[in-house]
Amino acid sequence: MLYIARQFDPLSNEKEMIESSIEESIVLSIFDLSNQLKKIGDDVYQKVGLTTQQWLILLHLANNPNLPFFKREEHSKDLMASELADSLNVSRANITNLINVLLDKGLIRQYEDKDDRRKKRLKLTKKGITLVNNTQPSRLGVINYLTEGFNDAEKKTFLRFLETCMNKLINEDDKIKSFHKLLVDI
Amino acid sequence: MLYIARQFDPLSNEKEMIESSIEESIVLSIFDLSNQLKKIGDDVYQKVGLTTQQWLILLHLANNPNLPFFKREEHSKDLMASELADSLNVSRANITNLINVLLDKGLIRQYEDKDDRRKKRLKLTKKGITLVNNTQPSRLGVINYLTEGFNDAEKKTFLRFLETCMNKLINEDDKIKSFHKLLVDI
DNA sequence: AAAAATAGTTAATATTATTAACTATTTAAG
DNA sequence: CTTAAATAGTTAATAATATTAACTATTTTT
Repeated sequence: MLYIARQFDPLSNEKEMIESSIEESIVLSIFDLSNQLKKIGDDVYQKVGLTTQQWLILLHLANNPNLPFFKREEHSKDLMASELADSLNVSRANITNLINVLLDKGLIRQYEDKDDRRKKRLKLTKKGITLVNNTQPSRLGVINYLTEGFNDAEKKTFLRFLETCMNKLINEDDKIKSFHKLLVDI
Repeated sequence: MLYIARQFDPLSNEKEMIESSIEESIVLSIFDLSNQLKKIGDDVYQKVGLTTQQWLILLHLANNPNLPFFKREEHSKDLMASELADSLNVSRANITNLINVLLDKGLIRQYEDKDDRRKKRLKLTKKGITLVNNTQPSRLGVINYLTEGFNDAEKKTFLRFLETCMNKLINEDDKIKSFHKLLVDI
């Protein structure tokens, strides 16, 4: 059980407990939209025998400049597993599994870093490059269809919004966690 | 293997294969942000012994008006499992499991619909209502922090963008699927 | 009255992910 | 310069999250 300084009376009218809020609507919509997009992605990528996560790895190795990861930091060398784990926000062990699938399918290859023998760097094979290129029109078709009807200024506002939120989440982690402390166990 | 009318030469320069595009940046950022938010949510909700999915069910049963589901359609009666499955975009079997956990914890209760005996409707218990109310300040704290620094017009543009995308995904499913047909097996 | 659709459940299983323990290597500290 | 700490990757065991298929019960449609 929990206790916090209370904003609402829990015994009040059970129906309209929660207020309309544009901010909460935004956050819940982002969740919902991402979910839907993932489902659509899964449908497409399973036609080529991949999951959305595996697909995202290919996009990283294709140096897709639209990935938030590449906007956050420059990468001159080929990526390694731990960087993918960072970007996808999952464990390294999980990345190992995903990579093994892609290696088996001959879509990527792995080579040892000469300067640091702990590291293994990843690269698309020709087959992997072809796959990325061949699926690109379908991907961009959906994306452009979704975003059409908005002008450039609106799209920029939108992207700035997303990136500002991300920065807050990543750089001001402490601040976010301080909100959680509003939850105190009894 | 796949074949499509080719946009890029797969043998060309391996580095800058993919162009910068604000539209693709938006979609990839939405993914990323949703991911981060989910991780944060998982951290908070696991303190109260719930997963993000279970939490979302509670938000539905609290009739949170900010949920996209309630913006899409009015609901006068209490929700049933299949409606939750619709909203969360998962199978009914999955919802059964999630609901059983919440029933065990005494956060929700289930009653049979008098008019249609196939249906079981769901309701928060007092304990469930208290939990929702007690966690609300923490949730809203994070949400308001994330969205501060943008004015109301920008927030509205942003929300309209998200909702327009969702509508396209839901109502114009055929159109989306037609893009996938750009992928043709050899 | 029969057939189809809807709601929910169960069982078996797939997937996706995690943690913990381990090796190998590099970097930092005393 | 040698020990301790940090980093990269892997493996094994397991948790969580989800799915499909088959089933019952009920309602709706034809």
